[in-house]
Amino acid sequence: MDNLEIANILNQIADLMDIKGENTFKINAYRKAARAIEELAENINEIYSKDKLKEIPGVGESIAEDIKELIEKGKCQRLKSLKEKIPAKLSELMDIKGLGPKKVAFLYKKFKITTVPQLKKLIGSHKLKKLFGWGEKSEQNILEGINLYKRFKERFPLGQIYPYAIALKEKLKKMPFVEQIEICGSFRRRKETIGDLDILVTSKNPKKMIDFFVNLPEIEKVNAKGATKVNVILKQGARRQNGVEADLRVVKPENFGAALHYFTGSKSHNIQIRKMGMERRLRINEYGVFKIKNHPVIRPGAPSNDGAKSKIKNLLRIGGREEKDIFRAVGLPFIPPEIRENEGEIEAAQKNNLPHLIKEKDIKGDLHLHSNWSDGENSILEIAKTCQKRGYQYMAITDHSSPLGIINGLNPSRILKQIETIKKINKKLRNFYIFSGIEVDINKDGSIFLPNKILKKIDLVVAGVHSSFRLSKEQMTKRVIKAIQNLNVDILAHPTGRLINKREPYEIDISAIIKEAQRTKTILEINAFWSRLDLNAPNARLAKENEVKLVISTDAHSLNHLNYLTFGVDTARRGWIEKKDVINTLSLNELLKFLKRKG
DNA sequence: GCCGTTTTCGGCCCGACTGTTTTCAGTCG
Repeated sequence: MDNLEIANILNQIADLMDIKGENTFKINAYRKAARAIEELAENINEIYSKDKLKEIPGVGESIAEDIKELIEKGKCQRLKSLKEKIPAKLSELMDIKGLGPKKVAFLYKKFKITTVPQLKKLIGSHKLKKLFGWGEKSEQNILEGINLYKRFKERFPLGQIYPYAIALKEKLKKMPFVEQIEICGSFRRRKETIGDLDILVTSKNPKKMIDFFVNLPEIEKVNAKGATKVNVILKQGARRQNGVEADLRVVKPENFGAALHYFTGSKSHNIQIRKMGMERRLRINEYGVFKIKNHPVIRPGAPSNDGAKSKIKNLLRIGGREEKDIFRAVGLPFIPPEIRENEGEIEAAQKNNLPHLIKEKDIKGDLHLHSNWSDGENSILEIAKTCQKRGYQYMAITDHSSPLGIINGLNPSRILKQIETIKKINKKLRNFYIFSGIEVDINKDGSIFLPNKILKKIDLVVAGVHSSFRLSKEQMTKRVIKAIQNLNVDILAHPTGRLINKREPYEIDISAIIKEAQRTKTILEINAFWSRLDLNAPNARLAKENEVKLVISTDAHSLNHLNYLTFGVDTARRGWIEKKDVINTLSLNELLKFLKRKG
């Protein structure tokens, strides 16, 4: 069982306990552990074999025991006994918007509802609305929830939603009544997938602002509308972004910083910051930082002082206009949004040891590009001119060399021809250099598709897996290790082969690959194409910790794809990557020197 | 169930909105 499977089971346990009506904090403990495991870079089976399960934050005695059972037997007693009391299918009903644990439990107890079709039928009979606490609206809302259920199952890849979100932001910026605006949430943290858009604005007239917003042509449906908050579904965009959900929140200018921090998250980062505030007798919420005055100290461990917290009225506001006010209040420097995941950034900030995250402008060239010699759309010269316009000093043309016919790969004689062509173009260009490169397939047995005598003539060899994805983990790991042991291989492309929302990463022991990359001085790629983002952020961080150099490359097949660099940089930043970790931040001369190091 | 720089018990983030109610529970983020 892998990390995701274990996390899913823990989440299911939490859902079923929720429906059963167990203690909320116990349920949250399971959800917290599930989340921690989902975000682990290391494979949980390895952690288990080292007997270090309890070192995962949020995993204690009981949950470690559950995980152990799951790994050893593929099942666990706790889930089994829950399933005996509550049908497992009920946890799926909770994915329907508007249905939480209490309603699902009620529907099951009263009507034995366990599936979506049964629920639809029940609503059709109008038995629900006659019951105490349910009405016409409840029926309608559940029905709408069912219709949206499938549509919202998947999160949207960042790159798919990005242009759409930016356009909406620019449009809102020009709206009357809008002062400051920012899209917060996972979008601002630049997660690889986005569930919805959290739009934060300041306005002197929130009511008019909201009325204006809900009438925009981009809005398909208004789900909820209040004085300061509105939830809508956006219309399909030109690029298939069907019905993204958006929350718009209006705050006063003096609250902007606090709200920005609050709505950017992540949730567990925020909880941590609030806890630190509480230790300093501060209350931190989306309206600002408040000092608690004239109030008896609540000692942890002292007899509980029921209701004491809710009676706090003497709050003195000490900040919140700017985001840094929040950090300053708890004695921290500003933490960039991309690393606000409660994955050590708060501890690093406390020690004044935050990474100086790489920036897009640090990138001096693109080292994974396809021209019309293979499956790209543009000529080498066109690409070079565009790269030069972007301010780059160099690029590498890395067309395919592959047994796969569809990508029009280069054979040795075309490679030699291309090298000559690049030499000629280089003579024409000023202050710019084109590396002759290749993206060559790693064969099933780990050998390289091209002979070494050809590879030696190429400036930059990028090797990648493009076929036989379904090997066992041992075979795949061995295959890739053998490939990077080849002294002519400079870069390992998209090391896990995943396609976001489409294809899982192939089975591979990524920490073994990272260790071997360190030993053989092979560079690992962060492929910036938004459907790949591979290495992902946790793996990039693991590579950095093992002193492996990285390259951020677009894998562009057209000029427009060069813009995807930004998503690669985002991913690197989420992985705590600094300029010095990335080879295409080097100047041309530095890079030329650097590339001689292997072999 | 987890956690602990007041550490083995007591606390665990918290506010907005909806639908139904007439003071609040449920859901969401």
